[in-house]
Amino acid sequence: MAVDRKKLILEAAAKSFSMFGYKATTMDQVAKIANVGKGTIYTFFKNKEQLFDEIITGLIMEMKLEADASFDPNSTFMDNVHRTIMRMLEYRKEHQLTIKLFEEQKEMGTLEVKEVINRLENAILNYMKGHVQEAINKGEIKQCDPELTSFIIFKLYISLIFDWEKNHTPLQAEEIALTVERSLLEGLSIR
Amino acid sequence: MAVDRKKLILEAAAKSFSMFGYKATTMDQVAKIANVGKGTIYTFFKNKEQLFDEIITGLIMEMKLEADASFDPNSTFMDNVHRTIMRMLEYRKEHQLTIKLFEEQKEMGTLEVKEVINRLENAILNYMKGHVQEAINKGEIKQCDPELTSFIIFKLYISLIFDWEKNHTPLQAEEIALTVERSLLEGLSIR
DNA sequence: TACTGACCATTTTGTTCATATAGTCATTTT
DNA sequence: AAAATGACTATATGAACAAAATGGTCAGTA
Repeated sequence: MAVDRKKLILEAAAKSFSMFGYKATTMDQVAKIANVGKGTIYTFFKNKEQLFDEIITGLIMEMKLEADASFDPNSTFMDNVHRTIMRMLEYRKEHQLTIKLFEEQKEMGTLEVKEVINRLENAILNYMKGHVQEAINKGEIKQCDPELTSFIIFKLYISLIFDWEKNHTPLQAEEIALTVERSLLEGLSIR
Repeated sequence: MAVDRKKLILEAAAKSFSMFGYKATTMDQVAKIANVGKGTIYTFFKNKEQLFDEIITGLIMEMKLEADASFDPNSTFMDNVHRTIMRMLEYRKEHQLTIKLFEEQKEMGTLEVKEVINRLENAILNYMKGHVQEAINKGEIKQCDPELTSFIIFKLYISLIFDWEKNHTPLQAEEIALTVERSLLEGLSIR
């Protein structure tokens, strides 16, 4: 084959979604950037949403690789959680696509974007679940429901990073680590 | 005095806000229900928002009384937190005004309603802060920042009650209590 | 056979205009 | 004189309609 048209389309769409978001990206636009007839897009993708989904699938895979890369087998469970979540946050800030998507969710509430962000969140939770289970097996943390525990850890981080600063001065990465360590890992009770 | 016009207006407004929400309540409406000329409202309240604010102030005071009433000096700190948060949830479900308000926030995103809900949340956090400080003083929980700790406890409850059920079967009150106890109070580390 | 872009049915956006509403203030009531 | 009122005004809202844009199709082309 001369050119991989599917790849061209995926790249064009990723570019356009990154620049304009989901709603403001038109299929004509994508076709033009990809140097492809509009109809061609529909030979590879059922519709706009599926095209979007495939791009997000790629994004999730890439983030998984990043997460795996930031894992340090010599660190404690909580250190790994902290480092990886902070890495994911960095990733989000470095990539135009994620920036644009969270913007669009916030100010337009586009349904498809909401769904995609939900998918991303579930991917993270699922990934964490595996590591929580591992930590339990290794005896690093006590017996607990891995799904519920991942959920709690994740929500705690989100709250500390994004919600706390709505009414207070933002917490530094180290303050966050310390707070999670003291409240969630050690617990509030007196030992 | 023959009639307390300010009280009449407050009652009328509370009724209308409860029935129709903030946006859909008109000042003409309030004047009519209160049997008062519209201009009279503006002799007691600077504008619609301030009228709304005064009603919310009353709501917060009432909730505070409910919270105080549910406090049991013989119970543990966490038991009191749990019982009181659950009581506040009940209160929210029993009062048309709070129901309507959260509805309006969700489906219309009215700015004034957002602000008011934020005020309510801050009142709760502030109230909790006092009790956290007390628990520290009594040696019930370990030394920690009362503001940050209240925030964490509150957010954890909100997550477990409202967010968990977006993708899972809702947790029962007792499961929530147990989860908070095990994760936040005791901590995830092995003792 | 793979690809294309003119075409169509729907949605979205822009515009106009009548209605509704928050807030004012001259007048009336007490 | 003080308190209360409701007609009045400037602005905001939204209904109704028209125009433009857009997702998706399919007959035709290379």
